[in-house]
Amino acid sequence: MSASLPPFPRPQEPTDEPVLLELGSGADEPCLRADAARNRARLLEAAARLVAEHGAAGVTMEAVAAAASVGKGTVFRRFGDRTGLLMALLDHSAQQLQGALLGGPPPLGPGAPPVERLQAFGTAVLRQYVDHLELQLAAQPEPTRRFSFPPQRFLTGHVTLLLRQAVPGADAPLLAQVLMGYLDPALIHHLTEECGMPLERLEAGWTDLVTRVTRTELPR
Amino acid sequence: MSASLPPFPRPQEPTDEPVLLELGSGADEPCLRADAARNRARLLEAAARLVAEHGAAGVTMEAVAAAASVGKGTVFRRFGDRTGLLMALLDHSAQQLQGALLGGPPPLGPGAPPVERLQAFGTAVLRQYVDHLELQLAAQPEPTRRFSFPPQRFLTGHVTLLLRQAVPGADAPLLAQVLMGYLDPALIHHLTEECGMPLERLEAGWTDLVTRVTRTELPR
DNA sequence: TCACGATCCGGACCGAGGTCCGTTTAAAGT
DNA sequence: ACTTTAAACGGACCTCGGTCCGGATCGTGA
Repeated sequence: MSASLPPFPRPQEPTDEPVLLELGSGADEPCLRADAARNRARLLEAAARLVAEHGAAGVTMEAVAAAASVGKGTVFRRFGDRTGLLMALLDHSAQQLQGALLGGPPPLGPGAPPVERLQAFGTAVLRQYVDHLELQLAAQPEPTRRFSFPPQRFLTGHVTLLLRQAVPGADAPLLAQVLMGYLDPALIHHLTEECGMPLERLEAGWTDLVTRVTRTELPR
Repeated sequence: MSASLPPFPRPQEPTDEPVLLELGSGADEPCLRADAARNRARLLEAAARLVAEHGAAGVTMEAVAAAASVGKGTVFRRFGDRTGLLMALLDHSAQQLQGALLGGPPPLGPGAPPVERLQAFGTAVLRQYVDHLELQLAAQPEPTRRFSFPPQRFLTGHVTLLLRQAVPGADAPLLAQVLMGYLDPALIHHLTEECGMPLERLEAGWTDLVTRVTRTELPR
């Protein structure tokens, strides 16, 4: 196995507890060598251009390498694999969302009651995914790793926390997965593009789902 | 585009309405030529053997072809792509489940109240996926097509129907997607294998989820 | 029985992701 | 400035899914 690189240091510890502090891939960059940093920037720019010109499907690792005047190996060294490269392209907006969740103004950030924060969370994520939908889809890792990727873990952890507050008796981690499942890019794509549902309907669905799930009075 | 073959005649019409009658891929097989049928059987047998010996990852299209003493092209002609082959391996149990849902004894089949049928549905699917989990995972199509594949559409349609009866006021198709999301093989794998949750917890989670979602009294 | 056409077969071929390893180079130490 | 070394580079190479098309085969109608 090649030691690859840091961007997404495979989690390893399979806990379902929130990892609130590691901001996705934002913290411990080992400070690249000058040429490496330059090439990284070049590659991201080239990739973005390719997306704009030929869509996400046109982002071939070789094409990116060529467009950045760089060897193919360099792309893999820097980003690990295709998914890593695509995720890096989305990293900025992901960081922004994480910031808003942790320290932004209510109701997204701290300060509002948990159920309201959940409502806001859903519509925020929904909207972020709907822009960049194609990229978001293409950046999806293989099914097995989907739930282990830092961004996903962060969001799920956040929801878990809010759920614990909102509905103390429930199995929060499990319910969190349910809510996150509604926000799966592939599902959003299916509902909007293939079933033709308007975004408003999805948002209403989220609202309804959250209120149903957070009802505290148990069955009967 | 190669016309490929019937096994999964790409849906084309993006409706969210249930397609209750087409039993997955079971009905309209065009009756293969003798040699084709023989090769199909050989291929399935070979694939099953490879799964047993080397796991799903060992099921290479070339390996299957070789093990069945058949050309590679033949595999693709018959099954369309890797996913198609793997799905064919799971077809039997899928058909069985569909039969039980449509005509089996309650509470899985008709006759029980919808909420009870939903409960039974979840545990049945959960169990079916947990056996064959590796295969189920490997057979997963690329994200974009996941929701369009006949078996998935059938199950989702079934749930939609039950939800319409159980909770008339709600957006049944959307809620159905939520419930089906809980039964995503990748999620099941993550929770059981990586988080170490026992199956009982997942089943309890399903029960809880269904009761929460089907509560009719609206918020306040 | 024979001929003919639709169907099927096989494996060469292609593209893309991912790996390997000999070479180059930034940058820290002397 | 010179040495040293860990890091980065580049592109040949491998694997595997998927396509193509000339040739073999089945089954049908005469």
